[in-house]
Amino acid sequence: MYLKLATTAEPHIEPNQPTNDADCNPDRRFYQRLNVGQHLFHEGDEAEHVYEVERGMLRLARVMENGRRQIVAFALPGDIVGFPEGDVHHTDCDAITDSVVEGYRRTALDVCNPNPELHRRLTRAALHEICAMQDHFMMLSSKSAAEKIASFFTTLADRIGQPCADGIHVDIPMRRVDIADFLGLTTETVCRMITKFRKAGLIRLETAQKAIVTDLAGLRARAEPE
Amino acid sequence: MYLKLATTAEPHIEPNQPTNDADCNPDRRFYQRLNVGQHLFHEGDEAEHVYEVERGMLRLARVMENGRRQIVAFALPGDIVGFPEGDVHHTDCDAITDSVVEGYRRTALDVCNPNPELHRRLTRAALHEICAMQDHFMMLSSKSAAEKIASFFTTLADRIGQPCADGIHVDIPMRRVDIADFLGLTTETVCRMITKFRKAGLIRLETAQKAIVTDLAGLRARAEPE
DNA sequence: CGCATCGTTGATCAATTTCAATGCCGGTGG
DNA sequence: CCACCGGCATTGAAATTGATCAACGATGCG
Repeated sequence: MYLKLATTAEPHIEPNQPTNDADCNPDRRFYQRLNVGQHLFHEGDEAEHVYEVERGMLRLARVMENGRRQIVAFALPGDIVGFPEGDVHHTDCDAITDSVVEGYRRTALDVCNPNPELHRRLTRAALHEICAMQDHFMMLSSKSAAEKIASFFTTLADRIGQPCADGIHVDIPMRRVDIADFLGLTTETVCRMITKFRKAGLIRLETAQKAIVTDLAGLRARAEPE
Repeated sequence: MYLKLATTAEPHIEPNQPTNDADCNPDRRFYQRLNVGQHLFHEGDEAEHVYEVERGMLRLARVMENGRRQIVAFALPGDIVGFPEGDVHHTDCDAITDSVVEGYRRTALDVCNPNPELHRRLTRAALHEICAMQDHFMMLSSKSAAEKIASFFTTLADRIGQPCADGIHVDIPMRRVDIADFLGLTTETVCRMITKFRKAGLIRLETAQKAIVTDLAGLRARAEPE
């Protein structure tokens, strides 16, 4: 399982450990592999790096003292995670599936040198993040449960859907409670909405983690009101 | 009214217009005055500048096609607004009270030169913004109406409260519907919660826009569950 | 095979929205 | 100067959504 995911084509993949400094290429970037459940960083950790997801899926979460939890984002390949506040990570981040991330020294965020191109890319990513989070505000505060689940599925289909015979195959590696904590619902409500869309013929479930979106347009129509 | 707000102490204050390029100081920053209701920028506008609020209060909003609106933030002095996505603003921004902002060329976000200090500050502000928005996720998705309103008031008291004889005087220049759209509630619920806290002796209203927080600790206790 | 965890469904309950009416206040024009 | 008007705030009653509580089913792992 572990080996299946790794490919020899990737340079600098270290088993679960960042490359030590001496081995770094000039930009000091490195690859890191994460198994399911492994943490990339915790809330409060000193932020040494920011990461780009190469493969897999990560979960960014915040927990309140009283235990209430908010999933801030699910990070997919191409996403950048680990933007610090001050010098500290302000979310937990762990792997939902076996994953590979590319790490950049956190200082690449602060200063142009030695790699202005990277600096620029990270800055853009941070701005993009702000915009994406504003979208999620709409999701959280002005959508019904059905709209939230419909949006969630269309987004997933758009980003990681695989066209197949009878629609779009979508892997749902996160658990129902993660979806709930991401959307501001309960697991029960998530289930009920999924069942509802299933009975309405918009999706089909092979297993709880494997769905086929059979009517993407219908799903999209339910993602927005009116 | 207009004149009352302006002070001769501020350099470069232009009446509702950015200074033209020829007049710019080396960093190309300038001051701009906004009257109540005036827009600083609209969603979709080319993002020429980012702004730091000097005085007053701004409202950042997003509107969906169907008319549902999300207040993304209320910006107070010291806050930076106008972070673009790509090269475009992705919120509307207008003044809730007469305000003054300082504008920086948007390129200060992208490149270190000519002012690395400013670039760094803006970058930090963007990262801070990401963190603040994650806090707001918690607010939107896992707090009750009472907790939301209590949090809102304590934040307001902390940021713009004026100690006075019987507590902390807090101006509430935004309308109830703005508060509602910020917190993901309806105006009616906002009113009811305010009334509830009023009857509980935590706050007092001089007018709908002027409150006195008489029991900040009590309010704080209701901002978090348990 | 049995246990633990996760997912699903049903019934009830509570919180918030919705709908409706009234109050309040500032501005405007007679 | 005062009465009216319009927008905003507030309150009440009914309706609805989603949460909670409880049980059961499925799945995977030791």
